[in-house]
Amino acid sequence: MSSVTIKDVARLAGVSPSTVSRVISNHPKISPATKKKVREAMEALGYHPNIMAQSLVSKNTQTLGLVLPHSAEKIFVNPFFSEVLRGMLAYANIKQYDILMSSANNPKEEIEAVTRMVLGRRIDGIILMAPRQKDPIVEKLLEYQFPFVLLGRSMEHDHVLSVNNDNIKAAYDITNHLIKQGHKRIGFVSGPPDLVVSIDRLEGYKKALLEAGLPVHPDWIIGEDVLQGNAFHALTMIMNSPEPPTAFVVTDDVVAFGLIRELYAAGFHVPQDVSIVSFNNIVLSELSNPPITTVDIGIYHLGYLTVQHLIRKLSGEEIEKPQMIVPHRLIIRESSMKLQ
Amino acid sequence: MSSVTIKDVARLAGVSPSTVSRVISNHPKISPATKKKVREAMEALGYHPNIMAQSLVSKNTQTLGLVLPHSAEKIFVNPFFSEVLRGMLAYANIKQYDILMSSANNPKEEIEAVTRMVLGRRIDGIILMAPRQKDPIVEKLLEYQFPFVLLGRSMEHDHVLSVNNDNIKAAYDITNHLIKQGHKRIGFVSGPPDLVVSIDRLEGYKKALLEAGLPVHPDWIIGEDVLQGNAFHALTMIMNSPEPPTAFVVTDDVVAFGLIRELYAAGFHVPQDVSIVSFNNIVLSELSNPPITTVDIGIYHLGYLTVQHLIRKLSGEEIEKPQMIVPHRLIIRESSMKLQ
DNA sequence: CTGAAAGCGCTAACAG
DNA sequence: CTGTTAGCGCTTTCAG
Repeated sequence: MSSVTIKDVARLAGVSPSTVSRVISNHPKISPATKKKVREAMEALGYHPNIMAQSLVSKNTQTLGLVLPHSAEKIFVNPFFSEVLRGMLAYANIKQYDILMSSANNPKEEIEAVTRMVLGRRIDGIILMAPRQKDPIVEKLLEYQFPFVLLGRSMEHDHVLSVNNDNIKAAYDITNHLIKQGHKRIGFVSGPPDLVVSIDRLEGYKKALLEAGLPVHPDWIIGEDVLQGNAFHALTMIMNSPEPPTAFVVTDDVVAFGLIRELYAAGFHVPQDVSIVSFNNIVLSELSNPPITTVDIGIYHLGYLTVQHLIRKLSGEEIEKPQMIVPHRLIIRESSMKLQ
Repeated sequence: MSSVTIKDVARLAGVSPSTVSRVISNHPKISPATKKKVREAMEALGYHPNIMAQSLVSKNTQTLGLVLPHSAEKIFVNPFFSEVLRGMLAYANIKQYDILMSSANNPKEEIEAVTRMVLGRRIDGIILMAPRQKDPIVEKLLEYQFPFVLLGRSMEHDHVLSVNNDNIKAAYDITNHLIKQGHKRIGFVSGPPDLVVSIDRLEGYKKALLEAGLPVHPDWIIGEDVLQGNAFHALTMIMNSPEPPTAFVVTDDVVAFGLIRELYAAGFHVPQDVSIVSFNNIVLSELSNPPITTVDIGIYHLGYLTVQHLIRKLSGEEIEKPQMIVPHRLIIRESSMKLQ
């Protein structure tokens, strides 16, 4: 593993180090002849610039930080994550950026990880996933005046760069789909309550019910721990009440999988006994049994645009609209059904 | 976003920059008094070391590279990936390492990405996932003598650091499970044929059949494109032959999901008409309908140990056994059934 | 135990 | 168009 530096190249090419530096950065005023000479020398020696040294002086790292939502082990095992990451890397790759990931086990470590990356000057900008209400990391970054982008949105600051779906509308639309199918008693299975996305989806659900003159029954809004089976009890109670819901809006495909199983275990079949709709359209939602009606939110695209948005900002482009919205669409499958 | 350097701290603490440096690196011979003074100054100014500068001189980056299998878009959308990454980050986090990810769209870009990371001195070591037969990246890294670890194994080099399951044994075990259930005609759905893991699992499957005196029917070994529906045709042909398989060993849970759907579409029910077993035990395999019998390979653990193995090597520890094997276990669920 | 000095590999004025 | 010079922020001999 040779350690060939700019000096070695300079020597071989018979020029000064600065000239080599210039051909690396494609400086305009450099004669084709020397450019060629230098290129050949670089080739011959197998030269690659030391990125650390470059960054130290140029003050930029061609690296983006990605902080993983700590609490969100659940979110994280979610195929959503890999898909969004794939989109992020795709665009980063085009622009020759890499992505530096850091994890944390609790909010404190999360802040530490961010601080280390930012103040350690390891990255040029940062991507935040799954922002919360009054998110401390957002506040911190705003305080540092460090460039960042939200995959999601901030409830408090509407000038921060963000790429998001219109989750309120999405939830409104999918709930209306159920209403149009004749459902009148519709439950909701929510995500972590402090996530903005959870709040938005719940709001859209409520809005649709209210507009249709249907009841928002607090008992029918259940936590996202269904998957873990903790809410099994709550679920059977709801389903065995005199007038149980005939449909559920579920915050996430993976949770929908869990719910379908739990219902099955409790003796209820989807969609014959109860309809299920959810969000995200992960690949597996189509392969579920039954296939799940869901809102396609363009996961890959979300990741792609998030990085694009951030890199544009970093390149000093004027951002006309800081809040970017990725359109959603309903994917109707067999898990939701017309009520007779 | 202050840019406070070691000099600022030195000035405030009334010492020299080198002393500050020593405090940072916890040098033994430093008086408690000055140590305290310096610590306070760092605190007061909100000092964080510039990691680029540190790396430039110390020659290590506290960063591990992760190259994503390019072809493996399919593997990548797979929840397997997020889970293994979670394990990797968990251990990296403990040791204060970060993970730098780079993607590529083809083998050429893949090599470039590695080269850039390695020769750009951005990372101390590298993690390779899903190695192939005669993997060019492995060869390259060996040539550079750059530290790396395989999540999987190399077929050619048995001294390289690797963390893996005994996939031959795993496939052998799960196939035997079917045989014990009375199945005599057992098909196989394979992964990308150049991946070592595919080769190993196929081998284990064949071994079990041979030992049991059962036929290895070439027509029953089908490609992994079932999920995409390309193999739908092949599948119906097999299933409608006079003596169709009564069970399939499938290389991956996600593919199993797809297969179950395809079978269902073709009029065959799992497990009544045909049993399905697969590998990985992703969270969703339990939530499938029916729940899938699978081999738990300890995904999280694989990721965790892979990073541990690499970091140990980097710290100069003597590695007794370069090839680390994570045990597997069968998870019997409803998708496989005793044959009457 | 601590400071001064040199240098990691690269870039960016400033001259020529 | 190209070389010289001076750092980027940090660590590390080498003297004291």
